[in-house]
Amino acid sequence: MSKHRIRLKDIAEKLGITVTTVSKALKDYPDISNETKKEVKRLAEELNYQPNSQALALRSNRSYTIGLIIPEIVHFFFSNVIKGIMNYAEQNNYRVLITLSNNSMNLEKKQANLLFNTKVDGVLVSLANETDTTKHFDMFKEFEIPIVMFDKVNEDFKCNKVTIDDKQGGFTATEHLINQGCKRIAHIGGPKNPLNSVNRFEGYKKALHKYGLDFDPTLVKECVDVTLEEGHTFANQLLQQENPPTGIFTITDQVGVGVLHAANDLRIKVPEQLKIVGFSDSQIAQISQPPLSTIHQPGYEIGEMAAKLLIEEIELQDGGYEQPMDFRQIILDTYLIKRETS
Amino acid sequence: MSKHRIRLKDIAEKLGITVTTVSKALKDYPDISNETKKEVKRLAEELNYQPNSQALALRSNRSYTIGLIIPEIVHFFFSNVIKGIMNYAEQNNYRVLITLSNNSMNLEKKQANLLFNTKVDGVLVSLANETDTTKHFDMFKEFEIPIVMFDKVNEDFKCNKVTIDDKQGGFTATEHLINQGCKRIAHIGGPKNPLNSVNRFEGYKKALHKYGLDFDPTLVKECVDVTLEEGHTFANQLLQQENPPTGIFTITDQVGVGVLHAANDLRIKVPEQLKIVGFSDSQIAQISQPPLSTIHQPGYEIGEMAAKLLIEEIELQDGGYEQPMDFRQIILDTYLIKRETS
DNA sequence: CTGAAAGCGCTTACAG
DNA sequence: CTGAAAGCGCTTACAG
Repeated sequence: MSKHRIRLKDIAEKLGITVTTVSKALKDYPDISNETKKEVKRLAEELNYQPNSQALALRSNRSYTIGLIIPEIVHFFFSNVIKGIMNYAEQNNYRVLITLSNNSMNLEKKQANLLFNTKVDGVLVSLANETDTTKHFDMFKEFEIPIVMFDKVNEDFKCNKVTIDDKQGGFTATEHLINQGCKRIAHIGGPKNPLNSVNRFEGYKKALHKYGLDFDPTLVKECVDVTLEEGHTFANQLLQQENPPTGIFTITDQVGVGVLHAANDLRIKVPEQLKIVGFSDSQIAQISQPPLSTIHQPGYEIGEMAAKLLIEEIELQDGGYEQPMDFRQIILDTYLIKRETS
Repeated sequence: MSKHRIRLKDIAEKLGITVTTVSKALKDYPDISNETKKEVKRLAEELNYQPNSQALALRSNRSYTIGLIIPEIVHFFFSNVIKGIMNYAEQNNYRVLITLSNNSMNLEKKQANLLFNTKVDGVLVSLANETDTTKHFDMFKEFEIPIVMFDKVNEDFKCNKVTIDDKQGGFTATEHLINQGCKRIAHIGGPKNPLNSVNRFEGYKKALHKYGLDFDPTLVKECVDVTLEEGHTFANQLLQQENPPTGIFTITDQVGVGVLHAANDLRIKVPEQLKIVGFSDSQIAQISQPPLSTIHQPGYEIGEMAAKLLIEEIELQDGGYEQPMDFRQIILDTYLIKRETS
């Protein structure tokens, strides 16, 4: 037989008082004698009493649990985000229930339902690449369950959001290549659906324009899976065309390393003949040889901030706040990390 | 005002029957008329009724939630493990509550308490490197909450375990270097505490012994933090000694890539003059140039298997099984991935 | 100062 | 075939 957990009842019986009194004593109600409080607390301590969290949740309609839906976990950026979320949540006594969408909208829907039924106090979500509607999140709004979107967000959904300025990041990367003397700069970008790719591309074009360089569509490639292999393939094409680029800005570090490999194959010297800037500052950017210049994307801080906004909203609401909320979009700074490919 | 969730009571009122009947109808009790069942189910469907999971948990003492304590999340191997756990758990309708020990025993204790108080149905843990006692897990055994350890396990704690055969892995790596013609083989290992390092080192010695090569302590280095930088530094020392090694087996891929960098600096050709084998098959092993030979460590499968053992134990116990359990240790296979450094 | 009662949303043994 | 009652572990308005 397993022992059972200590309940208020156990303490009450040992002390010959009622459960009501024990409960109030532990919560320092003013109408309980100091004598009783002392005894109760002593015994609770001795027996290592811990309130039953399910009973608490049932009664108070609060679970101190937040739900997370993330597109992918084996991923440097997202695992940093998760770490930021977990640390912040933990410091504020929230637990985190984590679910995966695997970048599938269907799975994302399923996970949203699961979290809804689990009665989490709030939801943190980064949308799947596939996701093109947010209907499956409407129920959270209807039931006033706070929701915060981060990184991959939907423009039309009304809620707090935490992102980086992808356009600014793309601009910075491209401007840096220009400053390093590149005149023909290519971009290997991502698919149109997650907004991030589009914005990075916009930043690229903005920098070209600002510095009076022509935009040349033959210097732009669009990845489907955003892999190292695609970077390799597209770089091969770009570098073997008639008037090859001398700088390439890539949508991710993965793709950037693919470019590096292609340059190696073709005996093109980096950074002398070709300069490369990636995006994300993931581990592989540090480890590649030569180490890849990149745009730092503050994953940990995004996670922290998203958790912070969510928990603030939960607690505001719990305090009975009824005004319609003014939703904010927090945009965190990126910055260039110059390493040896530029 | 937020809507409230549909309860049995709401269905009962609309149908003019009692909560009891609704509950039984939904669960297909044989003593309810088909007529009633049909109506109840129809309405439940229409209103999208979902039972309150907290109430269920309170009543049944089952939360369908498993807790996870993991040393680190920004980590290729562990994030694969987590993914395996999550996918398996989800397929079996369990949720996963994830916590981080940051490789600190104190934090691990705190997380264990948290999970205990949250009343998870079972616990999955990979020990912090620091951890040298398992007293903080005894409460789970006392209360018959199943616990499964994986990867970093404690030999003395009685529970199901899932690991790889680190000794075999170390043996395979070293044997491969021998087969590739290396006569002097160095090992850059890890600290003594996580058993894994010790075992990989044992495997290394076993291979040397089997093939009649002398064990030379000057060819063995011990990392503290197991970083790329340490690999770099130790390789520098090894490669500049009088009689340098022609093969190096490293405790991780990180360290292996550090060795690669050192060889580059010293203009030592890999694999011609120096062969390197890492361990883990992490992403950086694929991406380094040349790509690193390594031992594949099946993270995803470890996670799946650990979740499987845990959930089986939970359900066995829930079925009222009272025999003392025969605990198993599942050892998953590793295998060599030969790439271009050997 | 203490305690009896009701209630959070369920399930199930028991009565009719 | 249906329902009243008790109970899971708590909290809190109310009575004494």
